[in-house]
Amino acid sequence: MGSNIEWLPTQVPCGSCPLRVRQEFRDFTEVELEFIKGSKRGELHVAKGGTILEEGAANQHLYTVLSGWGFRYKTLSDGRRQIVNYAMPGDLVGLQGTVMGEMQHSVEALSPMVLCIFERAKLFMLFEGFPQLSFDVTWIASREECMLDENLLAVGRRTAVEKVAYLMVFLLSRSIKTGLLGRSGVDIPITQQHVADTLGLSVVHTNRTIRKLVERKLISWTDGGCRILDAERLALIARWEDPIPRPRPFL
Amino acid sequence: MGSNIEWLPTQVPCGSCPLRVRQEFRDFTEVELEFIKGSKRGELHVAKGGTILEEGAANQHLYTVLSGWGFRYKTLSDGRRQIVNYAMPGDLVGLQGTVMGEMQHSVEALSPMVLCIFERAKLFMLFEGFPQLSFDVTWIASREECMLDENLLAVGRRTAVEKVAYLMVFLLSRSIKTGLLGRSGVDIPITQQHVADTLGLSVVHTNRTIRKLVERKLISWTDGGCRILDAERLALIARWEDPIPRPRPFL
DNA sequence: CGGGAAATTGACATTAATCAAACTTAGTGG
DNA sequence: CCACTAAGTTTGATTAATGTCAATTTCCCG
Repeated sequence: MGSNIEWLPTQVPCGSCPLRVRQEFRDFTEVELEFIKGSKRGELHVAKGGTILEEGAANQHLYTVLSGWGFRYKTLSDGRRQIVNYAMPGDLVGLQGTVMGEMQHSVEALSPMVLCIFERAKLFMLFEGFPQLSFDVTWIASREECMLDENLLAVGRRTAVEKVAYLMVFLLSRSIKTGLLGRSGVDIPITQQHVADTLGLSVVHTNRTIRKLVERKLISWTDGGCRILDAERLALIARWEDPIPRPRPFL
Repeated sequence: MGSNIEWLPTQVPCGSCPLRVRQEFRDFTEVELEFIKGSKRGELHVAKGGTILEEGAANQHLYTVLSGWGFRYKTLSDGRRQIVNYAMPGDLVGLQGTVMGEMQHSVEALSPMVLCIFERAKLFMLFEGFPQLSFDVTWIASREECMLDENLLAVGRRTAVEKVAYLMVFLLSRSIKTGLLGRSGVDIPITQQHVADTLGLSVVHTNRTIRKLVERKLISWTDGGCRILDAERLALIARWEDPIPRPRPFL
């Protein structure tokens, strides 16, 4: 088997970035685009299961997810693992390293991923020359914080069934917002172990809980991935407070 | 009883801010200082138990903690509460509101607090004119994210004893970094209910767990507050990975 | 066809939640 | 100054939720 992660020269130029075409992202000005272009150092292609960042390591780069799913996690010294969040197209990966010196968490690919590589050193230049972009970075960090608050509430205060229901709605919501929803839904590329490690449960109990939701036809669990069948009822079970975003219309 | 929260005109001018004298904060330039001064709208004095921000509300302001302790929390519709983090002197409060429109969490005072009030509308001006300050804001958001990751790991994957030990070391560490440590330690102004709501435990079980640590002389729990007696052993129990910061020397 | 990762199941152990009550302390008003 | 109250802590008894262990099964992939 070859390397499961490799650094390639830019193949998707920023000028025609598939993400920026989407409604959910704001338009860049010419200068901003130039700057971003100039900071891009290439692309990282990572196979499913590949490690993008590792806890404890220092890393010179900052990444943006172009495609694929990943997850961010921490571990205790005896191996217990906690997934703290997921990374989807458009997400920024590695910002914390800028602040903390070395990474406090690892990032792994759930499916084949492509990430844009940026020089971390350019970040301060971005703050000096591009107020709007700087604000965007803060915006992104703040949004991440908000998701972590939600996850903390789920892990700390919801029951097992509520937790699983919550995670499903959470991932569906994010998929919709990111424009990943096909006409037949999304395939969420996670295993039950991931669910367990996200929610602070054991795999066995996670399995039994998932089974219940499958029996009630709220989700389906097919070979290495799952699908949401009834988001509304799941949201009710999870006591999800926000409206589930509507999928944007396709042309 | 009078109002437990009131807005007063500036009494602590930014020029002689007691926080900026401390080693742990970087120096501002003259212009930066002027800008900050110009953005300050007054001070918020909050009694113990007072609510500074409320989930679901929109708020025009951004705050900086000048003194006192507070906590940030979310609730489920049936009242279950999860404390997501604590706020201590120097912390920024309310940044999320800028991004999300309305607050996704509440903030309450654990002890009498004083906060500086800033106009949120000025934030974008800050990004336009003060790259270093903008970077600082991002730095702060990123640090918060890092703490949330840690808390999530604790709530999701540690046992009850480990959890309590973790929280104690976490709060001690932050106290030390914030320069709150007197020569006899810190009095942490929380109740066992707060501990429970931070760690995702019931009060009863929290009490039993705390009792064990008290018996082992690792902490002491006195009327409405607690003290850390043996940080090293607590850190070991919690599998705390980082060195506990040394208290800075006093003159 | 064989190997391995993921999912599933049953039996059992353990942790933590719940319920209910008593106790302690600080603060309040008479 | 003292009874009274409320908030916080503590305890015991019981129940429910979740974890652990150990197989077994399923299914993908080479």
